[in-house]
Amino acid sequence: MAKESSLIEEIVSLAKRRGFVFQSSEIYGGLNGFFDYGPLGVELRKNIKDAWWEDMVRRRDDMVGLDSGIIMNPKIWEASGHVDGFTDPMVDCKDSKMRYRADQLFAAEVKVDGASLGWVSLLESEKMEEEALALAESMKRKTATQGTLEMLSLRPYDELDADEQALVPSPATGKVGSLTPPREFNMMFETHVGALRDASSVCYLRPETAQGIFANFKNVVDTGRVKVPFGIAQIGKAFRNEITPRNFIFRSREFEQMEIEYFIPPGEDEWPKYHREWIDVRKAWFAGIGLTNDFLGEEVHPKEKLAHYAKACTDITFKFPFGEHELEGIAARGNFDLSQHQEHSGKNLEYFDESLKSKYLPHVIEPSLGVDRTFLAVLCSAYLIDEIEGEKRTLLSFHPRVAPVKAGVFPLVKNKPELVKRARDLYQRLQKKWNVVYDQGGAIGRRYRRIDEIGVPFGLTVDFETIEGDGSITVRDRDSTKQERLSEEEALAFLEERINP
RNA sequence: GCGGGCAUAGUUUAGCGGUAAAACCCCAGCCUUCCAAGCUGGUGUCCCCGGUUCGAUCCCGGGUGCCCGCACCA
Repeated sequence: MAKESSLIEEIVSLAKRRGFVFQSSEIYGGLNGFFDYGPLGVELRKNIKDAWWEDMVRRRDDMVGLDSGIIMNPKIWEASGHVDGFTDPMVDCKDSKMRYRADQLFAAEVKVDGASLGWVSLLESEKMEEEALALAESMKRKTATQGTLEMLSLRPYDELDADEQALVPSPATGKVGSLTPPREFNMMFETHVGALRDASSVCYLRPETAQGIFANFKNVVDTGRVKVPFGIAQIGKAFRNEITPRNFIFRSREFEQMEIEYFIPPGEDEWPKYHREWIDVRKAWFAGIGLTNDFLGEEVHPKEKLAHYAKACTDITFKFPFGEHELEGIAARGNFDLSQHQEHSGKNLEYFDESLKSKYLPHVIEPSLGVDRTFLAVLCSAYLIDEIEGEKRTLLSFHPRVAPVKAGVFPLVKNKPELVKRARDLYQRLQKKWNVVYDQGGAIGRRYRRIDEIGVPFGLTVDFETIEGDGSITVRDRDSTKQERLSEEEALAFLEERINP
């Protein structure tokens, strides 16, 4: 465990040292749950997003893209259930450290002939009336009170006034005074639109990009020449006021999602095959951008833990140094979202299926993942320490497709102007196609190690053979450190093939 | 939110109630014909705000951030 936690620390430290990820607002002491991406980080993120967009949208016939706003009409979040679902007040027991949802914690005053003996508390359940009665009778016995127990009136904790809440014992310990007042855990960030700040101006920063897709479903169907089954994809920032952001960029309060809503015909025999198909497509994609296969897993949500509208949900997981966690959730959501929006907006969102000659609200498969989590998984997969001739070497073995820098271009030595000139010409040629770096400082080996640490897959070196011999250059492979001589044209084709598979 | 630990250069760490140090990295130059060679030079508000003190990076309080555990994660 200690070893594992130091691994993530090494990765975090490398990420900062080489300009991948910085803590947000660092010069002001930081801001919990927010991160900034540096020069290399922004390239890696862009490459991940581009690879996803390319593979999920452009290279498929059944997908179109969308870019909806971060702030939308707040009614969208009422329809989606986020306004209610995100505001559960929570109660903590200071002694037992248990946390309860205030609306699931019930309490009643125990009275005998009008005199109060105190309160009893318990968690919501079907049998809570009987259990509460048993607790009350036990209390009556313990205090040796004579008389008639009055009817108990169980009420949720959040509906009691503050004086009453102070009398309620913790369900865990039975002691009075250890429960905190209910506290709101509002996961949606609020803001105000317009100059006046009042209740009517409240808007939310989206907690997911998906609802922008549902809200535009009719627009896309009316204008996009799409036929079910088809999908709408979107990449964009989302915001959640997480209670406890943890694990570096794994759970942050501002993050970026890549989401697909894949619309399919209704019917219980339809969704399972599409669901399975998407799990396979997505897993293959992760492996394709260089995630270590052994670190990828699947986790099926048990039925009782599913949200009420979901038919199934399978997570694609990744074994991070701090544990195995969700990378992407692939949910079968039925037609919950479209039917909610149809109801709340009053607009007919039904799709006319020409092959079936009928109208329906399509069901949906939702593959949804975080750019930042993928970024971290790419980083963790790539981070390696090996040994070259007895020397320790740190490298990031990024797949060439996502590598922030594709190639380093070097003159073998810098005090020979012809070598420098030739290398700079090559650099400028490559620069028009890819993000590449030029470096002439120090010994060649040092420059190789330097690009290894930022995950540059190829090093191209101009030497005396290049300017005096056959014109070939040395192409050095990051992972094997093997070199081969290629003509400039061969080298370009070699790179192209590996960077854009 | 709770409990515990931590906070010194870009990184990893040393150190001290009296104007802060090493290694590596980075930048410039010299040298260098393929894997972190060498030489010279350069780069530091000891997380923030208070308090104690003649004097605080060090002691005390509060805050912020990070790590671990618990809880939470529609």
